[in-house]
Amino acid sequence: MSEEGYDHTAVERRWQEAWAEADAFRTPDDAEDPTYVLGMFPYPSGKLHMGHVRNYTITDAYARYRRMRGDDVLHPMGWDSFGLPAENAAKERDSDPRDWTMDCIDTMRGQMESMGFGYDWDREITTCEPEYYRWNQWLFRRFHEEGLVERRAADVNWCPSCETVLADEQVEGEEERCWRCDSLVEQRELDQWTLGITEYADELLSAIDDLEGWPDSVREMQRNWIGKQEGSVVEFEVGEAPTDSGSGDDGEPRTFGPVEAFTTRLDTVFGATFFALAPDHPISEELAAEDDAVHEFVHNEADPDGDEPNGVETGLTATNPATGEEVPVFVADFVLSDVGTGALMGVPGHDERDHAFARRMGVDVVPVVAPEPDVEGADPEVPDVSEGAYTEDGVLVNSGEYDGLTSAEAREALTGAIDSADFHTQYRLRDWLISRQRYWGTPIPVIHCDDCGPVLVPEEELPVELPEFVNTTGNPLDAAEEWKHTTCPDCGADAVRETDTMDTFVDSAWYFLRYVSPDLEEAPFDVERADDWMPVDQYVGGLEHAVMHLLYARFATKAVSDMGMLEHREPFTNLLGHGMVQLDGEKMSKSKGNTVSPQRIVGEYGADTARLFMMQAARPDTAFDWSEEGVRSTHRFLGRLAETVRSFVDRESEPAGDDDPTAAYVRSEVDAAVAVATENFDDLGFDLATREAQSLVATLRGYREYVDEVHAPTVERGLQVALRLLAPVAPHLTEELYAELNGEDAGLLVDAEWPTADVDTDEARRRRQLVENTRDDVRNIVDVAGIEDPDRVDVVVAPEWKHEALAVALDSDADNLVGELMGRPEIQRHGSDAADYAKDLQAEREALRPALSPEHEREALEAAAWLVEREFGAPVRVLAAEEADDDVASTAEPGRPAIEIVE
RNA sequence: GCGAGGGUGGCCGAGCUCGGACAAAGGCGGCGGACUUAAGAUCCGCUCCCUCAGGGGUUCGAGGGUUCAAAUCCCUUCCCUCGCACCA
Repeated sequence: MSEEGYDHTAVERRWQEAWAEADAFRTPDDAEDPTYVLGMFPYPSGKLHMGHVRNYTITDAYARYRRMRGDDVLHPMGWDSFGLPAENAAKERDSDPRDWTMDCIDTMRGQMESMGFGYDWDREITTCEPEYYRWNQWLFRRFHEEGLVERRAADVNWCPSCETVLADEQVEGEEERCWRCDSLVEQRELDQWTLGITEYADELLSAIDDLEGWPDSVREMQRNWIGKQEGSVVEFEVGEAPTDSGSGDDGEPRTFGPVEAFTTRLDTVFGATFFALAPDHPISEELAAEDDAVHEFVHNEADPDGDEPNGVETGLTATNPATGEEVPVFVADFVLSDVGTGALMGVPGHDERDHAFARRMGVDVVPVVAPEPDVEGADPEVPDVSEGAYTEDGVLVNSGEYDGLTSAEAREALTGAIDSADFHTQYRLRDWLISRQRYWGTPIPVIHCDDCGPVLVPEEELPVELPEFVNTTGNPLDAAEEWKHTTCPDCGADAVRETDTMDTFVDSAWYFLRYVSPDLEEAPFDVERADDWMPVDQYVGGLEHAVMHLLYARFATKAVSDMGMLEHREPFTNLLGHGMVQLDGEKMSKSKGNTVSPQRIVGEYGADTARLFMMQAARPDTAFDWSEEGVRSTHRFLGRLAETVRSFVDRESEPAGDDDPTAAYVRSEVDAAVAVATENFDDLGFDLATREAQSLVATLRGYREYVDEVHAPTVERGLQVALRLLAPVAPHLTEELYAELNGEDAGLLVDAEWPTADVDTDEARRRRQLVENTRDDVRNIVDVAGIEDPDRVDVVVAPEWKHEALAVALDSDADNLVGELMGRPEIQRHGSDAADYAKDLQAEREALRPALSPEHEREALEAAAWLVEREFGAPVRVLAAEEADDDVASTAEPGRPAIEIVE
């Protein structure tokens, strides 16, 4: 192992125990407003994977950083432990979902501990425990009281493989596949429980604007999902055509009454030349029962997923409420029953899809909106819509008294003028269907009574606990006869329990509130403390939950807030979606077989290496490739860090190095590192922060190698800083080295104070820039001039008056800068040099930037002189302008010293 | 199709919010040097082209424009990724 390694296993275990002993991550209940750092709690699938490691390293590093900054920190962990995999696993091995889940939790908790994640385990929550899920049931009751729970018969998404229904959010893609198992989702009609998320649609949408700490992508996805559309509803009278008694019987033509359609383009109603119904619209179904062609279409031809808009003529007509004309009615497969009202007015002139359909079915195409004329007052030119629709807004034509109005005006006017029309806002968002026909979830606390209907289980009888698991093909709750049969809470008659369980997203919709008071027995959470501690300051998780979990959590928070239980209306102030861990550009996944096991990495290199490698590899929100080479390199760095600290601690006698300019350079680099890394930690830029810390260690090592004797206080401070800057990311080794450096009595590094540095980061950057530029210039000269072996390098700082001139120039708004400068005696007295420099300044005027002060510039250069000496093996003199030859000094400018290299 | 985010030197990736220090941070890879018996590790440089003292030229998907000045602002266009999608 030698310098390369250290006994990470022993070191890591030692400090994990020490932290536990010291209760280092405990958040006391009386904490006032701790910084709440939270990673999305995992489903306990059995083993930690790299995605987990990345996620939880980010939260842990940030939590540790905030703690060192002096904050109280709340950093809890729990288990999203209900769900189908446990049930499937139990079926496979003929055991119990609970046992399997608890085993997984134990394993994963152990792995988290071995990663050194600092959680307040006293706040651990496990959603599959009655102590947790009773509050799902309790909240279900409260939601019910608020009128947010409904039971309705509905066509639902049914996953045949999972044997359960799915929420809309859980159906993915055009083909409609199950989010979990990828099976094709079917439709079934079932009585299901829903939560009234649509009541909050408007607020869920508008409040997105204020979620400034969230990624734009997530905000946009939520906006799209909610899908607010403002428009109008309007009715069309539908019936058999008056001139043709389609049934052949005598008597009046049948009417089907008014049928409502939703449109965002009521301005085009004069061009509505047909009307279309969804195949499963009640009228379609009625017609299908008596008309073979419609029946054939509805049951066999309709292809809602196809590209072509298909339809069948019904023989009915609808009355266009604007023109009074009778237009044909179709049953068409592009009309979807769950969009709008399941019926639409077709305007082929101004909608591409309607246009395609109309051409296919031979329906008239009438343009009623024209592009707004360029010239005010000119007559609009009616667009040619024979080949394609004109879909933009414009001004109305062929629309009777509405001609000339803009589209927006016409929508307003027509909605007012048409009796049956009204403004209407519709959403794509549906109520949240939470019924699942599965065992391993929260039982929905309802009892079905023949007389009373569905009755809520009274509060005092909660929780309704799951019965013993039975391995059966259907829903095990249905098979649990003894559990299922009970009596009605209202009338006492024989009754049966609801056998559906809740969607597991219910568990995660409010779990962040439970951490506040995980053991509370009277309520789901302590209201006062939640007011103090919420919202979560920094939430971190995968963006696969951009819509589902994050939307449900926002909904639950708002609903709970409206119940008077919380004063906050949003759960997560800042959201970070961490990027993927990839291998050769591909997502790691079990199915691809390209996973890297965190356990192996921890065993081989240690948790610190794994953590530091991941954090330095990329910004936390971007994907990055796992690289074994990178891991080794990180591991070597930690070895060097250890060696650097230990060789300092083990020094035989106090080094006699002076506090010379070189030491001053090191000190300024220490300060710069503190300033820069702190900034980076603040905005989760762990890659930049750790890089800064690593380069500080390199500086310290370079210093140690260059001088015979280091200035001990300077190196000591450098090491103290380096350990602290790395502590959040590589906590074990830094803790070990901290103890070695400071002795056993110094306390723990987790509790140590974050270092401060009294430097301005801009100033530090300017200083680094000056040094770097100067070194570059020296190299350039040596190279270009072909200097083999320099004897001496003189670096000459610009004279005071040039700095003054620059300052004046920066400040001046005079037209003639040269005049202004030369008007100043202290500048003017430098004669033609002054005039030349003034001209330079004038020429560069717009691009001038402030430089370091002459003293700072000189200090910085003197401090960095050793770098040049080391590189070129020649002594370096840093001179004031007055100390150098005039012809050399004259080329010096602020920020750009003159350089003279003597061979 | 709609929406969002991107396209930077061999690769990865900063910078682009507030145009000037940008030939453009950092890392990786490659090259040279120090150390070493050697390798490894470590350390110091180089890595668009030209250059006789710090200079010049051509670059930031493509094409225009604004400006004294653009990787950075505006317009057009191409390509990539991700969401949503026969949404009325």
